[in-house]
This record gives sequence, structure tokens and C-alpha cells, in this order.
Amino acid sequence: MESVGTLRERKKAATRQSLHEAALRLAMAGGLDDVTVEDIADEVGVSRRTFSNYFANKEDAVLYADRVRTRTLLDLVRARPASEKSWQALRHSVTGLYGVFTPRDPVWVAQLRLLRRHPSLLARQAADQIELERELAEVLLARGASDAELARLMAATFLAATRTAGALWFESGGEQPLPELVDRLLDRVRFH
Amino acid sequence: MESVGTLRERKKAATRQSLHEAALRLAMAGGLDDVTVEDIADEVGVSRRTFSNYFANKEDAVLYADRVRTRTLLDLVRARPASEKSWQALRHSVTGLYGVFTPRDPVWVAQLRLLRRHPSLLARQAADQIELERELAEVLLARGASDAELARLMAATFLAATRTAGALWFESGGEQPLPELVDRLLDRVRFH
DNA sequence: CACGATTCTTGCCCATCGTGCAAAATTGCA
DNA sequence: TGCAATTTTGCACGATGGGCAAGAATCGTG
Repeated sequence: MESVGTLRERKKAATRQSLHEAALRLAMAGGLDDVTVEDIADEVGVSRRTFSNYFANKEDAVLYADRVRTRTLLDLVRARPASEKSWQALRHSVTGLYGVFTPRDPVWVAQLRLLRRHPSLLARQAADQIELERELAEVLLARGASDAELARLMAATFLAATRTAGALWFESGGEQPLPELVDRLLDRVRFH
Repeated sequence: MESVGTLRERKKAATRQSLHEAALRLAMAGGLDDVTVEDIADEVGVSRRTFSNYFANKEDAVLYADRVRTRTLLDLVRARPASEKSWQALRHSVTGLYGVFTPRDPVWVAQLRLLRRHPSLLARQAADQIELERELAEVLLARGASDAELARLMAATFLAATRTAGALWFESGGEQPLPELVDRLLDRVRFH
């Protein structure tokens, strides 16, 4: 199971992943505030300075998987048939996302709980989303959305809706399947 | 023009406002990164430690007016006649908001430019919005929204749309009036 | 394989930050 | 006016992010 890329690249990827996992693990265990950057670096066997070469701060490290998932979403949208309307493409893509990353993964659940509770994580996550919003709008436009304004509005609304679904799902203790919740919320919004 | 409250309260409010204005002014002038908390405190004639008694960090200080505006929005929504549907109440409230805070205020424009550019401000602003989202949903529900899920979805969508309108308005260099843009975007969204 | 060129890691340093704490200053109230 | 409550300030401390340069690891090529 040799991954692609040169040894250097693979090592960097491994280190980044390790740092992310360590950050997540430690934050889940003791609470984000009680974890220092140094703790995370030590856990991985790397210097504090090296941590900074990979992530700007612990929040970024914790949310790394989120950003990866984000990239995947963009790819999924790009891969949808051009005949599909924008909103439909988004709905199908997010369904595909939940296929790739099993929503029942306990780590993911725990992370979500953490996110809901910690303001500084919420802030970073929201900032990431705003950046994503732009890219998503571009993709929609390239796919043939009627106008730039609508593309931006749809991207923003889509992300707001999925985020809300996540919030509701977490608050409800995960009783109803997340994919259904997401789908239902997205279905309640219309554009014209 | 004696404001309400005891002298202490008025002084605190004045200090807070001064710190906010100083933070905004300095950040607009030299860029947020080149402004230290100490700079802001000095500008107001107060100690660094006192700054911390009012704001957690410079971003919070810069965005203080935003949070005030946010409060106003909540009040406006609460004040709408109960007969109005949720979405209409939101649309009318935001119109009222732009009546209170003149959208052509150059300070507000400059702040918006700043916000669009600076990641750490985006992050804080987004975090504030998420908190607002919750309260807004509560208000909608209290006003008679059909269900909690819809209330949350509407609150999130509404904020996403207004934020998008602001972004588009800024990017277009403010050529079309912001209120119109907001109204048009909000009009393009429907729920059921 | 060898070796120069890249790229990554580390340690050191420093300005800044957020905050607990206690003393000093200011304001409220009787 | 004088005591109580609140606010401001200085001090100290651990933590942070990032510039810089030396050392280590990896790469590509001959």
C-alpha cells in the first residue's frame, strides 16, 4: 500500500496527519484549553517549532480533517454532470460526502461535540467556510449557474444549511441520521 | 444630552466606545497586524491591562460596533408585528437596520473593506454570527415559526444571505445600494 | 554510489498576548 | 464626609507565532 509521491512528500503528509490526530486526541481528552502546542508536538515526537511549520495554531491542527473533507466536497461538485442544476448538484455531492466519510465514525462525532462547545474552534471553522464559499461559488459558476450573484448566494446558503444540519444533529444527540437531516433541510430551501 | 445610567456606567461605556474607535482607526490606518493592543490602549490613554478588561483582543474591539448592530437587529425582529411571517419579519428588520445605521457611513465602509481582507477578523465575525444565529432562531420561534428546525434554517440562511450581500457590495466597489442588494438576495430565497 | 542542491527540522530569540492577583484610584451612597 | 463597591493599573508568568541560521534528511544526477 505504497502511497503516491516522493518519500519527502509522504513523510510530510504523515507528520501533518499525526499532528492532526494528536491535536484531536489530546483536545478531546483534556479539553482544548488544557492542551499546548508543545504537548501536541511532544506527542508526535517533533519540536514545537516544527508544529508551526505545519499548522498556524492548535485550532487549525484540530480542524485539518475538516478542511480535507471540504476539498473533497469541491471535487464532488466538480464531478457532477453538467446537466444538473446547481442546487441539485450540491445536494447530491453532500450525499456523496457522507458516503466517503462515514457519519457514524465516533471520532467525527466527538470532534463535532468539541466543535459545538469551543468558541475558538467555531471561529476557525467558520472562517474556513467563508473561504470555501468563494471557491464553491466559482465552481457553480463554471458549471453554468445563471449568474454570479446567485452562485454566491447558493454557496453561502448551502454551507449555512449543512452547518445547521450538523448543529441540529449534534444537539439532538444524533437520534436521526445526519444525511437525512441534511437532505431535508436542503430540500426546504428554494431559489428563483 | 445626559445619557442614562450612573456616572460609572457612562464612563465605562465611553471608554469602551473609545477603545473600539481607536482600534478601528489604527487598524484602518496601518493594517490590523501592525497594531498592538498597547497601541490602542495608549491612543485612549489607558493601560494595556485595562484594554483587557473591556475586550478579549483587538479583533473584538474592532468588531464591537458589529455586535451592537447585531443586538439592534434582534430588537427590530422582536418588534415586528406577530402577524408577519418569519422571513418577512427578517426582511423588514434588516431594512430598518440600514435606516438606523446609514450604509454610506465611510467608517462602516472602511471597516467592511478591512473585514473582507483580514482572516482573523473574518474568524471572529463568523463566530459572532454563529452565536447570533442561535438567538435569532429563538426569537423566530417565539414569534411563531412553524418549527424549531425551520427557525434555525431561516436564521442561518438569513445571515448567510445578508453577509453575502455585504461581500458582493464591497467587491463591486459599492456601486449599487447595499439595501437593494440585500433585499434582492433575500427575495431570491424561499422556504417551504 | 557519490555528491551537490533542495527541502525539512530544530533551537534560539523576541515581541506580543491573555490573565490572575493585589494595591491604588475612583465613584456610589448613606 | 467617610465607608463600600467598583474600576484601573502594574507586575508576573506561561504560551504563542514567527524570523533566522545551522544542521539533518532527501533528492536528482552524473
